[in-house]
Amino acid sequence: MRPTARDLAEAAGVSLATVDRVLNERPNVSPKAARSVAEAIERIGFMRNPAAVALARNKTYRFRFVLPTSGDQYLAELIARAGEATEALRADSTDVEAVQIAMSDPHHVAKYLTAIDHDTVDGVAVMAPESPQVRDAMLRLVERGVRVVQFLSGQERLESADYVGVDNFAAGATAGKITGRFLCERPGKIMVVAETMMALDSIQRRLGFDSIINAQFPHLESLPSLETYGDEKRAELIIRRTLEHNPDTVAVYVLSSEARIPLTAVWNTQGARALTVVAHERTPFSEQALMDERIDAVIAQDPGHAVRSALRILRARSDHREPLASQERIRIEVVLKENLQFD
Amino acid sequence: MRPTARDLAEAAGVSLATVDRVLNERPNVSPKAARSVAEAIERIGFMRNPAAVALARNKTYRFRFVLPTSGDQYLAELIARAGEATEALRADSTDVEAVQIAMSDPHHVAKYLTAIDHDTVDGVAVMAPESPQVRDAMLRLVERGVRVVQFLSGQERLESADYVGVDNFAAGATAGKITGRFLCERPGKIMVVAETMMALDSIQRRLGFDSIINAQFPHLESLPSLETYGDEKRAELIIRRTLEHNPDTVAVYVLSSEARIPLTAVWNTQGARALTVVAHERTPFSEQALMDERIDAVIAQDPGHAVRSALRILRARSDHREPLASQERIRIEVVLKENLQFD
DNA sequence: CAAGTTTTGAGGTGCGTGCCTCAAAATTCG
DNA sequence: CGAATTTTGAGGCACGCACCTCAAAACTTG
Repeated sequence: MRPTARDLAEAAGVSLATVDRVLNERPNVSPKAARSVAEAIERIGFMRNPAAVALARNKTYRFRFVLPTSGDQYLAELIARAGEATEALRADSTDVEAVQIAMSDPHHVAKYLTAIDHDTVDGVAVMAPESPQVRDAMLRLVERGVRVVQFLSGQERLESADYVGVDNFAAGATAGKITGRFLCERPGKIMVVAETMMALDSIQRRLGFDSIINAQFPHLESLPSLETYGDEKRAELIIRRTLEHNPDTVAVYVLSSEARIPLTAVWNTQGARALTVVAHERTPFSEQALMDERIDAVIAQDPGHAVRSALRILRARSDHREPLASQERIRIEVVLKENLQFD
Repeated sequence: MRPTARDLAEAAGVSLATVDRVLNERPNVSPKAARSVAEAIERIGFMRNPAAVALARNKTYRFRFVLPTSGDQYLAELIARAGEATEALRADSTDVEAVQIAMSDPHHVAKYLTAIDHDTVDGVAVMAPESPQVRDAMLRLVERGVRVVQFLSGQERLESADYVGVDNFAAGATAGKITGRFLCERPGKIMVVAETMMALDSIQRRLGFDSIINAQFPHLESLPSLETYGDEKRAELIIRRTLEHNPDTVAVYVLSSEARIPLTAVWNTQGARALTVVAHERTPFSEQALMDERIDAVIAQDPGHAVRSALRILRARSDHREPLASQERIRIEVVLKENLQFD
């Protein structure tokens, strides 16, 4: 039989109460007792029964996703996955909620985060653009004992928080490689479109993309990033102008998560030109466009996996456990029409 | 507070004993009582506390991976991941073991499976080539109450078992698309190498591959499949001969999980020819070859994910729960040098 | 209606741990 | 050395459910 705490007490030559003090890091334990318990744990291979712990603690975990208000299909996907997780974890005494707040003003975001209390929420996964205020607010959250995950966002990585998301430089490099190889030594220009280049993730993707294009495809030139600011009219305008000024454009790379607005603008204005198109994230829009062969490849990070990963990490941290790094790495997926599978 | 079984009994107007009978499907429950409990469950939103269930049952789950003896690096990877899972699940009263048996003789495999007993093992994940004997043995296992997962193998899908692995037709199609597009309208032949074409997964990959090549890249011709039978000498011989007879070979597609032997043979004999190379599965060999740009792309299914998925499914089935399909779909990954990330 | 059968309820124990109290023992300090 | 402090042990209750027993109640059948 698997050893219990009682067996451990016996093996360590101490009482159950002392074992309890050691296991739960309560005060008033002599170094000697602590050592003999630690030694006995190794010797008999004791492990706490997680089910019994969960039952005895009878604690409800409360986690929160803090997401932007503005967004499109990928955001909707994230919210849907968070909803799924809420359902799936209900049985495990885990409350998951997703809130949306305006991300335009860093002070507002910081204020929201600062208002989060340790006895309201055990952990938050924050998807917000880089800003000193927000970074600061997150650090203070951690100090107050709230677990924090930097979620799919282009923030400077914090030491004291976990990150869930892909390496955006590598994601951009992957997009660059696919674009370059799919273009088949055809020279020309690549139009690069973003919602905004203020976000760190956009910058990193761009750097990764350019690093590959410059090093491996010198016959290609990537144009300066266009910023749509999520505005259809503006997108249409700047994209039309860019295509007109660069008749030798052979490819489009959309490095934001939301490709619908920029690509719709491209297709409205490109005329008969056949462009190689690479975008980010699987959404109903990008899936359909892959099917129709209007997008050649999508570089994606699975939102369902991201949501579950963030929750597993928050749960592990709340239990003072180390998350399993190997399981939580989000892969950079390359999605073509051929491996576009539905459930 | 979250409703307990006691609350449920009260809400349903029955005793705790009757609630217990309904929840655990014990006999001697009148249809009327069953209905009123079911109704009360809906009404008050009752869910069993999984921790309490696990504790009360105090059951140890025993799952087993049945893997081939013969294999190379991908097999080693699978075994390593199974070992990791064993560690990770030890705390959860779940014993995971991986055994290796010779797969060459279907009768031997069938005999092994038939010897598995419900009170020794709760579930098995079987990676074995297609054969009527094995299929039959698996069916009988299910009948005896042992949960079965068809694991990463080219077997005909069973109704009564779960499958973990990618859609091999789509995986082959993805390989075909990458090969075709990376070749850039260059005409020529594609050498297709397999360990054996006896396995259903190889056949499906081949079909998927050809479907794309034929439809989208008519200037390419895929040669008949070469079978190495895992033999280095034989591989070297048939590959050399094929390359000599087909000087216009422009690409190599290795559709088995283990690419080391065939690709080493290719590189030993190809001379100065630059070939586009696509293979399956991430292994130390294929990773290194991607880094060195000797392989252009790898089509992969994550072995760690596969192992964990199989175990989650076996666990869910053992608890008479439905696994979450969305989480268990294994993605067809496209791995390039650029998105070849290490932990 | 009586005898048999099925259904129900009351109640208890145990799973392994967390958390609490209180008293006894050991240690430290002046 | 005595007093104050720290450490330890014994014991018990709770968490929510599974599983068991036994007797009472409700039905069924001849």
